[in-house]
Amino acid sequence: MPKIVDHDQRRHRLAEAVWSLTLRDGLEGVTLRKVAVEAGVSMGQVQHYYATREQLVRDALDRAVQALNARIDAAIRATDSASAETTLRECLRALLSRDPESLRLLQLSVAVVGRSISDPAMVSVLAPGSSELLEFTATLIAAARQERGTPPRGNGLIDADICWSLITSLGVDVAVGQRSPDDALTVLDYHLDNLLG
Amino acid sequence: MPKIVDHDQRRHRLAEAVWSLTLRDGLEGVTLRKVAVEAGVSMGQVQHYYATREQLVRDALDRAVQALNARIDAAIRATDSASAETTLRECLRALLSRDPESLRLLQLSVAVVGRSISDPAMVSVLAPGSSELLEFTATLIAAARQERGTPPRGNGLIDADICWSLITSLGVDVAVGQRSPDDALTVLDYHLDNLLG
DNA sequence: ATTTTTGCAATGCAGTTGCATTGTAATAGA
DNA sequence: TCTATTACAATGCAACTGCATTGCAAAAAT
Repeated sequence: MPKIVDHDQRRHRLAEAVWSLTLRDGLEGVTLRKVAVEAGVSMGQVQHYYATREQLVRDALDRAVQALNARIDAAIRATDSASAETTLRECLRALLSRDPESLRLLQLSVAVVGRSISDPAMVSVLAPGSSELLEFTATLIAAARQERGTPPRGNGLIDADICWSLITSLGVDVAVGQRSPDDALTVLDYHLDNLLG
Repeated sequence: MPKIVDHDQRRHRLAEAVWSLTLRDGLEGVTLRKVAVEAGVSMGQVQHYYATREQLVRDALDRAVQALNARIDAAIRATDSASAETTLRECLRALLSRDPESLRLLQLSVAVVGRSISDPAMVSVLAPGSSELLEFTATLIAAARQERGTPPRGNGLIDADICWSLITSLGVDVAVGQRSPDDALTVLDYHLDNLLG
């Protein structure tokens, strides 16, 4: 069997093109022809890897959210041996990274949220409600409070929920340019200081 | 001069049609012809009131955000004589109203956010960053803490900022159907109880 | 009663869209 | 070497798009 190419690499290139077009022209500005030009390939190649435009867009946005989640996981693993409080801070800060690529992914995730109001299938792409992450965060919060000598309080899962909801909202503000990353970090630190006593 | 009609009423009808189409088909599914059909008017009438499709969509989304803000204001005014804590709770709860029309407006606002990542002009439509509202909320928080006999603490403006960021995030979750209104209210109440001591 | 301005309605049109179809170069297996 | 399969490339097409244009009925102003 002939001419074996790396399918995943091709799809990734196309997804990158979709990302750029989405950020520049919006999701409705993503057309097969523009994607082909942006990726520097023929339109035939786009069709070869995706049967329909909808599948193309969905896979591209899916990859964006996955990539952002991977960055959060990486942030967690990067502070593996540190204190619980450091790990907690860093993994929440991951969403507010000043790295331009993270900002891109964050903006794309916002686009996914916007689309999900009319396309329920898009909701499944979003993973912030994953209960494992919430439980892990709750564990971190409890450990960090213990490190500070603060007694346990209330419902740790809700505390974790609030943390992620807060940085999600701050992340959206940063993504649309309505809040500076520095300001967002200030708000996050303020909240964590209160939370950890 | 002849045949005077209520321009604002006509535009409102068209905006309603844009809303329905946006929630059903997404922003990219809003076409002049579909808006005309949905509103039960001719395409000529749509063109008569809006020079371009872009102006039509922008005005419709603008009206949605304005309507949602009006509901928040109404919630504040409705509890005018109540305690600060009640006013605070109710005005934050306004975003999470179980009223279907509020949910519609909330979903449309989410669509605006999604669009604003590729259309910076859309950001101006969003008003959550209005400093007056933040200051007012900070005042409410301080008053509510005093009612409870809790001493002042930290930065009231940031506390207010966190409150609005939190309900914004909860509101998005509710809008996309990833969280029930009841769950969102539970989280909000938990946060307020911690905040007010 | 006539005119003139307003508020549409209807149609036309060029451009763009997603997708189907067809053709073809390259290469792995026989 | 032959062949079958993969990976595209090129083109075609019907449907739809936003917008321009034109026509026309109703009513306020004269």
